[in-house]
Amino acid sequence: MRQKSVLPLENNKMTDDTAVEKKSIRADALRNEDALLEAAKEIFAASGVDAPVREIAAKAGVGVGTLYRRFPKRSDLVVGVYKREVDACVTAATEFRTRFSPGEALTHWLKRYCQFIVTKKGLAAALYSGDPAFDALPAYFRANFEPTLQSLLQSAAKAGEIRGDIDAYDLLRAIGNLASVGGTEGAEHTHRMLELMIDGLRFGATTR
Amino acid sequence: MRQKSVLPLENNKMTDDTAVEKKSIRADALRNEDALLEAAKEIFAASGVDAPVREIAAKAGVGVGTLYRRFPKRSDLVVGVYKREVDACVTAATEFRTRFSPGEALTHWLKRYCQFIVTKKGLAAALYSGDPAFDALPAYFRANFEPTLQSLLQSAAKAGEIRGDIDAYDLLRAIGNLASVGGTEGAEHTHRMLELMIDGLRFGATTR
DNA sequence: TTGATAAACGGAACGATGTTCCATATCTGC
DNA sequence: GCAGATATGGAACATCGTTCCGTTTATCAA
Repeated sequence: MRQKSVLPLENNKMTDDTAVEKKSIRADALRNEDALLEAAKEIFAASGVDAPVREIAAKAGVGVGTLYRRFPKRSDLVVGVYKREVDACVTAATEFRTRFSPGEALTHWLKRYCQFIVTKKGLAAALYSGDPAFDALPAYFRANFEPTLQSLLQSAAKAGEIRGDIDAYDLLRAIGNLASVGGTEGAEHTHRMLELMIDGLRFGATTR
Repeated sequence: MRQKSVLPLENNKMTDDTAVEKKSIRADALRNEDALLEAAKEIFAASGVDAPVREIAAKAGVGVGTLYRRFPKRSDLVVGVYKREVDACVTAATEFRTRFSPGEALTHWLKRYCQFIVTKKGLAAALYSGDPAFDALPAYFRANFEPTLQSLLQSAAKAGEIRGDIDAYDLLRAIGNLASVGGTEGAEHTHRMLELMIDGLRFGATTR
């Protein structure tokens, strides 16, 4: 029987690069793959993308052989983790939309997005490593985040909760730049600046 | 007796973070330090800043113990190498100035600077690694390159060989961005674009 | 349910690399 | 030239990436 680890992505859209001819993947293999991505996510956040392979395998409760079977190169793991996180962040948007008003949903999602950015130790390092394996990541980010935010912005604007002249990509970039100031207390600083931006969105909501 | 390896920096300005109380450094130690920086420079350019320590020590003709005595952390070596290269690039400017006309000196130096940028495999990776040891590098680059280029530009403009409305920092950034397109044949592309820019500088030299 | 079969697993083992340590070699000042 | 200080080299140990194969486990048909 499936257990709790199945929550993020019922459809396995990110690992089917070798799909189309495989009939079925064993259930334990699926579970392990998920456990590995979850473990890698936490360890990448804590220690960066150069964390020891053994540590990740141990946290996932599998052997290193299993890790290598699923993710032959480290970049495979990194890409898998970050795509999975992007998907989770996008999924959160639809949840926020059902539970909150358009404006509140937008606010919640921006904070969620911000958290995604801040916790990504080593993401920038990976992106600038020169390894072509990461070339597709930025496009994946934008292709998923931009429509999500676009939609949230439109809904909130239509509801009169924010102004309507904000471009989604601009806002994504701006928050990304905001959060790029690292450091221990950088998270708080980023959070304050984000609140400021959100207030800025609200300002002029009615004044068309 | 000193040998050929002493040419770049007679004054040891980049390794005196622990100075002020040391009386004298043994001559062989100085020679080894220079050999290590020279070896590391070439190996970093060829294989990136993650190249094996043993390889660098071997190329320098010393044991790893000697390397670790002088550069306890890898970042020490990286910073040492790049500061040394900045110094060499700045030194080249004064040489060009004595051997060429102001305009030619400027052209030569821009190509020299461009070569500095292009050959820096792994520099970007180091800068974005998040290691605070590299925080001072960008400032060091600008503090040395901007006045150098500024001066070259002024001389060339005063001699009527180029226009006079070019900002040194803008030009440095522009060339840096030009050269950031990596790849094997990227060097040629960068060179062509650089020639274009230089022609752009010349254009309008007399007009106004 | 059970057994055959393929799939997946785990972790020992190996090689490459980072890092330390100290007996030995070399330099410097006298 | 000598003594003491300084620096060296590379063996030795620790850590990590990666491979390999005997063992375990899931799947499915009977």
